Amino acid sequence: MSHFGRSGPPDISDTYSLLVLNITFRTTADDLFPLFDKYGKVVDIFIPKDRRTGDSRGFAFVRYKYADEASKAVDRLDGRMVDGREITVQFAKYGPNAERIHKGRIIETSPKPISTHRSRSRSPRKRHRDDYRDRDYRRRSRSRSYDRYERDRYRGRDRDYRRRSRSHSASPDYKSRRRGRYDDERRHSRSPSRSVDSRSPARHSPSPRRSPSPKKSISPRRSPSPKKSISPRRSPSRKKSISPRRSPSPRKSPRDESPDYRSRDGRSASPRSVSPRGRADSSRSPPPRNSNSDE
DNA sequence: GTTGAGCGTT
Repeated sequence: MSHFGRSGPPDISDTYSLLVLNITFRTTADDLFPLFDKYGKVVDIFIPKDRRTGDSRGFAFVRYKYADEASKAVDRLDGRMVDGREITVQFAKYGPNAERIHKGRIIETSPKPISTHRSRSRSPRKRHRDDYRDRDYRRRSRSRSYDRYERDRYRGRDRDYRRRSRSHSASPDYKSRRRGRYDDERRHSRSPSRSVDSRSPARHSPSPRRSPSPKKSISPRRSPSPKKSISPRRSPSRKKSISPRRSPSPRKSPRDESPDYRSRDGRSASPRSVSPRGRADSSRSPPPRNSNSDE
């Protein structure tokens, strides 16, 4: 009975699924079983695993036989330290018992519903269960499993995923990604400019706006003190190649510079992103004039 | 050796 990962779900006639979050990536069902089984009859424990690596995704589903036991487990195990990690136990949204749960609260067979007066101290980041009723919390769930999975498989094959992407408008969620490690991953596969398609000729010139030598920008009449070095970016009008709003330190890569570095500079805090309104590419993306039909 | 903020399989 220690092995839960058998073929498919067991007899799920009257089971209540609990979602266990924040578990370590190495926590297995066998590790959770004794914990949850203490508070009730655990029917099954399922831990979704990554399709690629096969590792656990960091959450598990525990099926209880009775709702009251499940409720008790939620109340008792939620916020409990497991494997050095504070797990989060709550009722799952989907499952055979989903219809019996009303907004995260059990309607029947529940002597003491998940009252909100759980005096158990837990992490502050813990969100209220009531958030589920709105389902609006998904606004942040841009990718929970298939997103990164599909993207990964595409990455491994080819960049063709962009080609098919034009069939329908680009995914709005794709550009708003701000994950930590994922950001790093996609940055490699993602081109700096999406217009760098085969349609455009070799555009990657050796940086025409690349500022020559800062010393060259010295203006004879501008510098009263020849012994004093002139600030490179202080060039008045001599340098037309450089962009005035460009980063002050062209030698440093934008991603290499630390956030505090910009802060130190002063007013560089303003993001050099596109338009503040969102993605009005009108400034850099002129309307299709004549040719360049995407068909 | 690792991330994380997350709802599921035969």
